[in-house]
Amino acid sequence: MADRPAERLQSLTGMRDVLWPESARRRELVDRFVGTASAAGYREVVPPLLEDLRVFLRVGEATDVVTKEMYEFTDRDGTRVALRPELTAGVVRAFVQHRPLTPWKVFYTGSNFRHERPQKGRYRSFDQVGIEAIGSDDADLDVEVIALAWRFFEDIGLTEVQLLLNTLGEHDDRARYTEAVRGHLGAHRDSLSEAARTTLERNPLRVLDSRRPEDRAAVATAPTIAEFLSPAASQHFARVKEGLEALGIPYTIDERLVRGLDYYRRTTFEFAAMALDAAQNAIGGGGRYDGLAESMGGKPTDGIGFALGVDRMLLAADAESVFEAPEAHLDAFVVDLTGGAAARDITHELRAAGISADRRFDPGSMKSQMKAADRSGAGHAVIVGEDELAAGEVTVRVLRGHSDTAGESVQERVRRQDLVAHLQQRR
RNA sequence: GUGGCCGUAGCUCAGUCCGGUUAGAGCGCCAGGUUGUGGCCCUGGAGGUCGGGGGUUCAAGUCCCCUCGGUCACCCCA
Repeated sequence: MADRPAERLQSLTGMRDVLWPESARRRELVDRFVGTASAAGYREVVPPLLEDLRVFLRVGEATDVVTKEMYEFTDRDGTRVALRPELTAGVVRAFVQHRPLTPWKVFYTGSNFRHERPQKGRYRSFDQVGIEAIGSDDADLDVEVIALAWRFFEDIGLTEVQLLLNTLGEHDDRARYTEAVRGHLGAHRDSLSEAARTTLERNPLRVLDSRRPEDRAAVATAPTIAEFLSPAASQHFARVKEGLEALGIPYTIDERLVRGLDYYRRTTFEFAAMALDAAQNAIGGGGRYDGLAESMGGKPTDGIGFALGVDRMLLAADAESVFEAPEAHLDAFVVDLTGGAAARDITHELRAAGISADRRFDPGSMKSQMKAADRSGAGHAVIVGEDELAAGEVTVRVLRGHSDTAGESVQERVRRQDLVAHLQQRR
């Protein structure tokens, strides 16, 4: 067989690698979210990536997410399973399974999978951060959940975010409203786009947020949810709005806001990044899902939560020129001109003392090592030459951006055994 | 799933319309200038299956077909 170079393998469509420094931004974003959620009493839950297919079917059999976009397959033992397309279903399943004390306030971070055609801000594997609060129908909880997302956007510096708010009413309200919409759109069937006519069959409410121009007229004259709300649902919604106003969180009522998953009841909301001109400008969304726990075999339990898209928040941050990638940083970079043993030992010693340190392998000339030191973002170069080695010393040189005297280089000899203390002091 | 646009060095791109000697630039990388001192500057260098396959031709990065990938929009959604 002739030698032929192996095919260069690459990531799957819609899946990508996140390399530094972008990875550092993501890490920072997720860490900040964990801080925000924890500080409000939410505790982490880590559901599995793979679930019994039925967990997700409960999310809504009429939704594209479930019917067309799921990575599902039959496991070796014949079980029908799926990679999670979102996190709420798994979290509610966990709630039903473990019966924790309520209200169960949890946060999560992790990847989801949807087999869609990728585009800007939409990948087949995408990360979300989110929270769920299960076991209370207090409207103030709706307010807390929304406020927490709002706080988080402020924390990472996003300012051009619009909160879109709506209510879908109680289960029965939603059902009656759905029928009314079906009736109305059915009467205007001829003017609807073909896609809308298909959608109308299985999920009339979804037609309401169609972007197609042909559908606009019929949608504009469609009945609104307001007239179908029960007194209880109206009151709940009023309290949510009142709470948001009290906290100074601006919102826009959007009666067309239906959201893609079938389980939503009462409060629904979405966060739109106004700085993004891309089609995918929703950076997060959520709502109440009273009834979901019941559908998974649990007792009827109210819940509310949101999920925020990590990629889209970062795109929005780019558009607003905020939340930039942190620069590389190290306390010290060890430059060894004596063969490498000193670098090996000093680097190890510094790290053990809690001082961040790196060095160059296959070290090359001093110049090349100094360049590497500069690139590493290190505050100091710890230089070991034959002189220093013989004297039991090292040279500590202050590098760019850490020098007190602008432009002037500063360096001094330090006894080897004083190096750790010296660097700790300079930090 | 449907449609438009695009694949040339690690990155950003020129060259493709009108086929023609060793395929270029900037940035980055490496080395030297500075035999123990980074950044700035100067000089030099390495680095390319021109996405892949097939076809037309004396000759293909350039033309044709297929295919893979990317991107944007629709759909849908974070």
